[in-house]
Amino acid sequence: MSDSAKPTLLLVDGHSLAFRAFYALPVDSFVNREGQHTNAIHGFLSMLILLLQNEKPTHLAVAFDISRYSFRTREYAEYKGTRGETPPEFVGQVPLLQEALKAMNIPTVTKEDYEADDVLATLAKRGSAEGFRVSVVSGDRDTIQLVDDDITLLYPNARGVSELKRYDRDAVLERYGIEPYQYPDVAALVGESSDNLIGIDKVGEKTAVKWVKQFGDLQGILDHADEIKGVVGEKLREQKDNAIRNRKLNRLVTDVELPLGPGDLERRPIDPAAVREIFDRLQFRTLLERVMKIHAEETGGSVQESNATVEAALPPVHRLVDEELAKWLETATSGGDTALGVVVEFVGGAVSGFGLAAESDSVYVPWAPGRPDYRALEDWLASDAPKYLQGYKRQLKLLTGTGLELHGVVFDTDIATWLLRPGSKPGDLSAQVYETLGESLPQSDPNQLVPVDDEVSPATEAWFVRRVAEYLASRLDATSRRVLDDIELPLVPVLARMELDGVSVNPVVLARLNSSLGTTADDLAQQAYAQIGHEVNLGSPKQLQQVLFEELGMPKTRSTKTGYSTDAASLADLQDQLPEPHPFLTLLLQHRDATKLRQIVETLERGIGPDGRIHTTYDQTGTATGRVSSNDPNLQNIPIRTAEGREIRSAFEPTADFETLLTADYSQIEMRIMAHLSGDEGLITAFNEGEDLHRFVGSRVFGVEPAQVTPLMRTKVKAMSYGLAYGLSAFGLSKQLRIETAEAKQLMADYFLRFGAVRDYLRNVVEQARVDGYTETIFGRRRPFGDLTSNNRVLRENAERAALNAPIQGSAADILKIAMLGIADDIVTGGLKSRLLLQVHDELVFEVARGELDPLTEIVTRRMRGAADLRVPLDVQVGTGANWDDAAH
DNA sequence: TGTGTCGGTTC
DNA sequence: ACGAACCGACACAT
Repeated sequence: MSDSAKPTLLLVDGHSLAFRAFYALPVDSFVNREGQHTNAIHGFLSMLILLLQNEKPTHLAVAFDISRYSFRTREYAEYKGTRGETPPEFVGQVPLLQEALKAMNIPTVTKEDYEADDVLATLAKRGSAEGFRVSVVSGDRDTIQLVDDDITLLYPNARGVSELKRYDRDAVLERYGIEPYQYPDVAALVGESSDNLIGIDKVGEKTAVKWVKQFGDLQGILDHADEIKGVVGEKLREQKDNAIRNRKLNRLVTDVELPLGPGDLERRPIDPAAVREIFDRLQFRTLLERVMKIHAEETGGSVQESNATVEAALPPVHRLVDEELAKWLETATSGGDTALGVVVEFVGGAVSGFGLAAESDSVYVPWAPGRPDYRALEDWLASDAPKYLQGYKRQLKLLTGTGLELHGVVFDTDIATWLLRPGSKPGDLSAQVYETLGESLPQSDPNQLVPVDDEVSPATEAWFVRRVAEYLASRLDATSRRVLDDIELPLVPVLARMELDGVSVNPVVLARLNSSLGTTADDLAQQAYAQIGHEVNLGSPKQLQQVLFEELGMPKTRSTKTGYSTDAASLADLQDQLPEPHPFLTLLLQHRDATKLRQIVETLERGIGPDGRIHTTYDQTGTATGRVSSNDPNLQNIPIRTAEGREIRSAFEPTADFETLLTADYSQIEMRIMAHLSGDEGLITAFNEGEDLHRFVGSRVFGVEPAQVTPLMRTKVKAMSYGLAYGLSAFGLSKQLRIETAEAKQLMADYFLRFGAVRDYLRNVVEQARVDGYTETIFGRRRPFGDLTSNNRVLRENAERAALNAPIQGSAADILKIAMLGIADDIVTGGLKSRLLLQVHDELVFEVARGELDPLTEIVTRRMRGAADLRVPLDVQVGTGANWDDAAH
């Protein structure tokens, strides 16, 4: 029988592959709506699906361990004893995986007192005896011993389970230089740390392989142990018992008694309903499609059924206008109390219709400007009648542009999704429907010739928006709900207004900057080329590495994934190490500065709209802490540090009708929040005395009078203070201040000696978050953390720093948002024409209408100072000027 | 054309 | 190895 005609038996080690998958995939990216981690299941199943497609097994089984204990642990209690606790995120994944396998009709095999590998070994040997071509998939190296002409091992590489290396006899020979059956002899000599099997000292793979080749097997080696010279020979003779024990334990059992034989493992069709159920629960949408596709191919059926169940439940879509519409609105909202889902339909930026949906009824309303028959709808939209939306800000902006009003929005599914899981993006409606309801939003078939007819009606979308909103509302705890109602939803129209208004920039200033920076950059580049004798792309880290570390032979810097770092800090370090500064490095850094600034200028120039203004977009759901972010273009990272950078700020000007720009920012808001939250008497005094904070802190830390605090002392405590909220380490502090780690340590110790409550607070935040699973800001904004209990030190420590930062950064974000709401209110009620243009985390920028400087200043300072009632005052600095730079203080 | 890495800007 | 972001250039895969 030729190989291709043989039946193929695929045998998978469930635990070892699931565990590999667990470490290969990010834990946080795979959490279903019940909070169950699913990364191991996902990794395992996607690997299995690939195997089904590539190996096309006719027979298949997955083996699992029953417990950590087996005859091996009875024989040697320390076996696998180095393995730590199972990571909490892994817990629960194996039973779910087994459930998924069951739905896919894939047999799972276990055996009391044996390990999965023994089961695999038994099935593999029996399979090859019965004429199967066998593939064993395992992450345990011991399974190499099974490889022969009929049995192949598929072994995951370091990158995880997405790629498997195929070990047939030749591959084992090539990799290890020995026959597969000899591998356990080598392993016994070398030891296997993951199994807690200690080998012979000084014997590594090379030595072991040499001996095995020379003497045949372990027994042969031990028989000739006296002939082996040197230290290794001595060690072998001293520790031969280790090797004998290891060899006994690493021999896989090939005659385990099993209820099933290879012949019983024939592949059977999946149970589609059960598969859909469990995959839905796991929220594996893509994997579900792949499994269904394979199923369809194999059974010759179609994939059609996958959407049918959902579509059947959809309510009918009515097309209504005029009195009929008015009547429907009256009934569907029970006279105005019941919230409807609302979706605004746009074609090319213009409103073309509305989808409205109640619990079991949905309506599509076509819309065109200036027609009287939609009055009922327009009135309803402008009324306070409750509405559920998805993407409130975007739709509000478009409606405002059309001259339509929208009020009464009581829910935005984007924002709610984000409040529940601020670490990840909410996704589009389709994603939200899937994640909350586990259903598929009917979608137009991209292969359809006339896709327009097939598009899901805005009415149907509105129906889903409403259902998603109801579901999310039920999941929001009271505190998150308050953040939604009191802060986030009211903020939407404020941000929308800022985006629509935009900010005026002077194109002449930018053009002049662009040109002069361009000349400077070119000039610097030419000088840099002259230093090394040839041209090079100064913007290419790769080419720079070539020049710096090979041509110029400079000492290696911090290594990155693709080589050695060429960032500014590394280059500064290099410069310090060299006997004298290298002109190329200096020129390179200057060139970087110039091109960076020019790049920013060009981005801004590209961002100027036809109205001469830049309209950024604020992302209200883009951060994990509660801040808003700005993009396209980002106006929250316009340079300020250097004089040249500030020139860019000077291009931001008030519009002709306005008098001046006004900036208002909180000074040291994060430190003030820390003072409030920690209750540290020293810090609270510092802020209440109103003296320069860093001078005050410096005087306490260094034990001198405030007047005696030198600039250097001030710099040091300032860096320390700012670093506190970031989980700064002595190492990080030393790096930043370019001082010895020991000095940084001492500085931290001195600091905490005086401000110990701060340290206690920071520790406590992390501990509390470990218990609760989330952190909370002063106003109740929560951020979940899973990794605080991770066994992975890097993950855990990253989470700890993020957790101690979140309440501080998040509370600051809350406070500025609340101030914005108050200011927006007061501007309206005061009838002011001045307007808020920009928000930069702790700063607001306004355009001041003529004659309004005094009332606006009063409003802004009062609202910002009064945004929160803390144990320390909130200090607000205000400045005005003819441009953003001048307005800074 | 899309994606990941690096480097740099802000608060 | 200091928290939160956005973005462009480059390099490389598709």
